[in-house]
Amino acid sequence: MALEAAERIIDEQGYAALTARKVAAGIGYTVGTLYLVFQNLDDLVLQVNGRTLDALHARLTTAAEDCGDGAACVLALGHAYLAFAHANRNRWGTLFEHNLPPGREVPDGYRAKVAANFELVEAQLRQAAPHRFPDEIQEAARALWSGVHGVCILGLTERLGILGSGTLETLVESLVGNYLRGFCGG
Amino acid sequence: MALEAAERIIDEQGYAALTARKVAAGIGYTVGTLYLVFQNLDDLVLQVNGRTLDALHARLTTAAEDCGDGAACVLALGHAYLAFAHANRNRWGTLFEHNLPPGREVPDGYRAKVAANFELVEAQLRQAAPHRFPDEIQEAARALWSGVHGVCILGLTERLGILGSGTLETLVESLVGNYLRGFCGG
DNA sequence: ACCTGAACACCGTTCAAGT
DNA sequence: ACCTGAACACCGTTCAAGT
Repeated sequence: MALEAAERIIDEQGYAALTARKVAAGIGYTVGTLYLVFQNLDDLVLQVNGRTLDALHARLTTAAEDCGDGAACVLALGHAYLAFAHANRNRWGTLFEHNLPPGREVPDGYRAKVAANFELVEAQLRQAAPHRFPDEIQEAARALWSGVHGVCILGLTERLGILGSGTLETLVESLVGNYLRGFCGG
Repeated sequence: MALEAAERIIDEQGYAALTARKVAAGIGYTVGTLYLVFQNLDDLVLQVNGRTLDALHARLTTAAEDCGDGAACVLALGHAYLAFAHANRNRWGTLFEHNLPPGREVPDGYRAKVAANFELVEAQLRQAAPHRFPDEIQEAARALWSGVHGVCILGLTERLGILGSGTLETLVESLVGNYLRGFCGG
């Protein structure tokens, strides 16, 4: 499968090194053949990213089991996201390094996968703050997701002047912990 | 100046469209000439990004004047960052879309510019939470900066299913407000 | 029906040669 | 001293031609 060859290249060399010719060589074919299966490279990457989102969803789902009360589960989701990003550095990075060309829209199936991941956070937030209205829950999920994502992206691309990922764990805890203290208490 | 030509291309067409030949044409020279002035394209982009960081620092500095107490100033910084990213969409995006090739290290001057921006947040946090230790201040600055950055990046690349930037403003408020309630109160 | 291989219009980078 | 222009080894994408 071409997608697996692409994932191997991404894992080993990063998204920037992904090339139609390399993918073709990885499955023992010629470049032209790729274009019989995929519209273009963007299409291929979109499918790789879809698989990454599925894998993330699976990891987050197991992280949300047996984690105690709602607040602890939200924190567990944050840690799980960081762990996933760290363990699958390049594949996770591809989710954000790949930009669609100006005209193209994100396909609906892709949107749905993103929404499914969001939903996991919202479900735990409802438990953590049962007195909040649905739109407040949605806003908090977006804020927390963005915040944890920001820690991952700045941390893993070494833009915080932080080395290991141990300190990133404490940053996630700080962010989620203080936010929830404000959100659940307020 | 080649840097200005590069910035014009980035502003108009985005970082992905930046090309050595386009920059050269923009200043009325041939490709080869660029390589007499810059080591390579990465070097050029790094210098563009340095200028962007300077411009951001200037905007954040003015935002931190006349903003009331510390907590209000931290929020003002968050809003200013979002406003800068929104107003200079492509130039800000280049800060993060540009990845150094595997071997290269970020130059010290660049690191210093990043640190200067961080320092602005830490200064306001010290005012907002005078009872906190320096390493707690530093951690909070990193968490908040990452969080606000996450809102910007997910919001401006349309990965939150949010349209205008009005809603992003409220997300920044939610993130900073709730975090500070936890951080200053705790 | 499936795949190739060469072509096209691009890249970043280098460097002899021109003025 | 400064710049050019052609070259090299790559890109993504297309498509006649082969089997």
